[in-house]
Amino acid sequence: MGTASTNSTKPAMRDSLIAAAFQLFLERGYEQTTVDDIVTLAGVGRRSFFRYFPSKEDVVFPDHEQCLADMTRFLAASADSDDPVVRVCDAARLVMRMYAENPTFSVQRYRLTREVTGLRTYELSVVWRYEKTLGDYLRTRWADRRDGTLRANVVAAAVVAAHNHALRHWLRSGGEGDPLAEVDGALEFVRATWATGQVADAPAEEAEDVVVVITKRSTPMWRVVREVESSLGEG
Amino acid sequence: MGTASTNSTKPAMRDSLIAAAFQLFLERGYEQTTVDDIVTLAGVGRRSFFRYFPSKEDVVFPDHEQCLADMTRFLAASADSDDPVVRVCDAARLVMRMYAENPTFSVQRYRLTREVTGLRTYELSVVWRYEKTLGDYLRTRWADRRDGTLRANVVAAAVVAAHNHALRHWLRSGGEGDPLAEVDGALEFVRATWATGQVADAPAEEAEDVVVVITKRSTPMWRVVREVESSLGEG
DNA sequence: CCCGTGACAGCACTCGGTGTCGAAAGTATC
DNA sequence: GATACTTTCGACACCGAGTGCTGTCACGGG
Repeated sequence: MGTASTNSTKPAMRDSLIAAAFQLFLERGYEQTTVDDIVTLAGVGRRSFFRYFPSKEDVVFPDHEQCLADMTRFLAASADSDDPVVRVCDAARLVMRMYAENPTFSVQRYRLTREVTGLRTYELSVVWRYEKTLGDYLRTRWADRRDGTLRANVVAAAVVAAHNHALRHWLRSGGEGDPLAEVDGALEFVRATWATGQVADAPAEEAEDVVVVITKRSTPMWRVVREVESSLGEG
Repeated sequence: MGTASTNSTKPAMRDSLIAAAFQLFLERGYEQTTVDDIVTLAGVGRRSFFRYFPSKEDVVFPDHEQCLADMTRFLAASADSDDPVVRVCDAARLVMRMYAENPTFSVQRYRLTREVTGLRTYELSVVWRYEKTLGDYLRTRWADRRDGTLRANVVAAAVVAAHNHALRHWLRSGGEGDPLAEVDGALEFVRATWATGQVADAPAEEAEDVVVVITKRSTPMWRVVREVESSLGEG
């Protein structure tokens, strides 16, 4: 048997580097902390830091690589019967779930990325990879569709924006409340405008007023929407 | 009087640095070119490079700072009667116009940013500033609206995505065709789904078939759109 | 017991970026 | 036209991130 930590001995140094790094980042700031400071506090050699993290910024986002792989696998496991928009919304929920697993850690990291320009830029590149993954999936699903790639890019961007909207709101609140519920509300906004397929959750149809729209075929769709919305009292 | 170049003497060094940098970037690649190589070719001191460009990456995007300022001024000069979505679409056109001014330069830069990770990350941060500018504008315009900030973030992301879709397509083609027309088509896709206000350019209304839609008030808007679209033969 | 393999520390080096100082060139004032 | 002030540039020194290399130690199989 030996110690039960035999399997977790390998990432032990990685975890201690993350702990040492965040301890120093929070007490002196990111740019005021050198890699030498981190490895000295962790009691390891400088070269070992770059063995586990390709750059100093990577230690701030230690789990995004895994999450990106999870999202890729999730999308690859899709069925053709799935609504693509619903699918990418569910994929975005995976990211929110990762943030929600460690609220205090996520909030601390959020404070850092808000202040340090280099970290914000790095986070942007991570977000871009998520968006690209979603866009690639939608592109293949809409390969036959006219303007399929344009639609894929726009919807992927919209999903990411909605997700980030809910995420930042939750992080700004200090990790209070249910982030999954917030992202659901934001993604519903996207799904309501872009989903093309079957309704997943049709509420009980209660009889109500009827709206009649009469328009020419040449009228642009957005104009129809505007008329209906205003007639419904949408503000 | 003196020489007529009195006013253009100041950015002379800046331009020569850009020229020297791109010459070396194109013949040996970005990462294989050091700042010392650039200043040696330009015949100036090393310190002067960082006087004109805060980082090595900035020399690749010499005009984005100006374009961002133009966009900010353009949005600040908006009238309340303008449709916000139409306004941000026009703002996005400003960026495309900047790219279209120097097609060969834009294409060369595109090739670089595709290959070099660091440049792509830098470009992401630039795009993020554009998106933030658009989002800030929409946020103030929709301050009273329910879900105004969410809508602002999503629409800003959609506009940027549509713009980049047209831009990349034009750049991949080597700068052939009319990029302004391409971005108009892509932005029309966004405007059609998000614009809320008056029509800016109503084409001559030719009598055509009439579509009649009857629906309940409780029916979600996207379902109405789907029905109308399919009845119009949208694939 | 020996040898191969892999993880680690230490060192040296490159390169991007900054602070500082001194020289030179331009400009205003007398 | 000479002097004092200001701006601009070049040169040097320095810091920190990131990489390549070497030696060493531990482990595991022959």
